[in-house]
Amino acid sequence: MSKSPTKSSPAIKAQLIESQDRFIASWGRMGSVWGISRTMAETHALLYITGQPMCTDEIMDRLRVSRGNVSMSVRSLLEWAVIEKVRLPGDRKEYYQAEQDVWSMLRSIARERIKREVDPLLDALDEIGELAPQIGSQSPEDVQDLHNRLDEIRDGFGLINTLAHKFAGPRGAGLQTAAKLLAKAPLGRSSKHQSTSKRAPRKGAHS
Amino acid sequence: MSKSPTKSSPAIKAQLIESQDRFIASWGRMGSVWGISRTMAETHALLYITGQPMCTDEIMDRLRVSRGNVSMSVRSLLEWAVIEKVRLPGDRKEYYQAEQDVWSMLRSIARERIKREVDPLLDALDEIGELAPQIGSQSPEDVQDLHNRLDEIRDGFGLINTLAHKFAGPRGAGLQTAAKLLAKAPLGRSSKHQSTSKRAPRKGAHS
DNA sequence: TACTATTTTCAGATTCTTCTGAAATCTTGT
DNA sequence: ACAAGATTTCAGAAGAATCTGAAAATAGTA
Repeated sequence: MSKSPTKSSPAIKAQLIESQDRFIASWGRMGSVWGISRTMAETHALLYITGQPMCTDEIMDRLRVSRGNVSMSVRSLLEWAVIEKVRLPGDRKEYYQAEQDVWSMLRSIARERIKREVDPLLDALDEIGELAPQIGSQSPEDVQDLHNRLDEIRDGFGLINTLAHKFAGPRGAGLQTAAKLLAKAPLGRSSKHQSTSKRAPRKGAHS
Repeated sequence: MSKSPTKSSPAIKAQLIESQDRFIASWGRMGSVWGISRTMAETHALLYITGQPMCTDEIMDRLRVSRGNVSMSVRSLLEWAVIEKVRLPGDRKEYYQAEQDVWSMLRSIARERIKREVDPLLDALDEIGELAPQIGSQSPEDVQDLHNRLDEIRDGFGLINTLAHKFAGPRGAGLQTAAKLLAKAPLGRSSKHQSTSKRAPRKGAHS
């Protein structure tokens, strides 16, 4: 009787947890960069990387944060739709579980970020365009310039926004495919991080 | 002696400045959301929307911020390559001028954001993958799961990263074109903000 | 219903970021 | 080289975001 594929030695288990913690820390750091709270990102990372449904107390213990903080974070993650509630029979607690499909997760993240980073700007630009001195046949140059610049920005972000919605929208499996195509197309060269995984073939092929 | 296209009445001028200020405020708000300082974003907005080269004191006066703040902001904007230094003959001051091509500007922004938001994560993921317990023929399930999840995330961000580099890279005029094509492709529907409008149904004509 | 486990809320404490202002440094013209 | 003008730097002040903890609200069970 030797190691079975389902039982870890304590040493391996420790390494596993160490790896998870590193992932959680990295994702948390990115969270701050993305303008979401560290705990929110860490909570998501924890649920994603373990794959386990967890309750408030488990999250508190693992991340060493307060109950209130977990409550807030979990609520936001539910809004973002990157985790969901799960009920375990015979237990009164709520459990939370992360979306396990990465592309679905990335789409949710994209959707929320667009909502916060692009939509308000587009609204503002529209409003400014309306309030600005309107262009007549002989408007002063600087008024024309203003409108041109506003329009260019709006068109730029409008295009980005349209694209992003295609990617993030409900029927938005699109870009996952489109991206793969584009990524191969010879538009330019990037230096680092080109690889689509060096690690050996995945196990269960997702459909 | 009626209005010439090059001279603004005081009333128009006031409206113009009001519009610029609104744009500056909006761009500044977005700045905070994007994780750059409000002043940095506002400085950029001011230089872009006026199109004028401006010196430190002019920026200070217009935005009501300190000299040190402007100095820092301008330095970052130069690093991001969205503004450049200009020398006016017969003046000792440095003047700063915004990149006026919107797509070039958007590429610069994208480049910097990738650098801060994606690259560090990919590096971390690589490192974690190496440090984690390696997979043998009969590794415990949870170790396999860890690697699978790490790999999926890395592949997702790797693809995004490759795409983004194509867009943002030096030869990256690419996506501007590709985006337009994709935007038309029937991958899905987006709701609002679809327009690539040229200025037109701006005022009266609702609906 | 009453009782208890669980979650939510939010005022205040803490921590992190950005900004100011003045001294130090650097630049340009004579 | 010097002086006047311009820019950078950075310690501390001001401000913003995040977190805690305990009280209030809610949901589950019997």
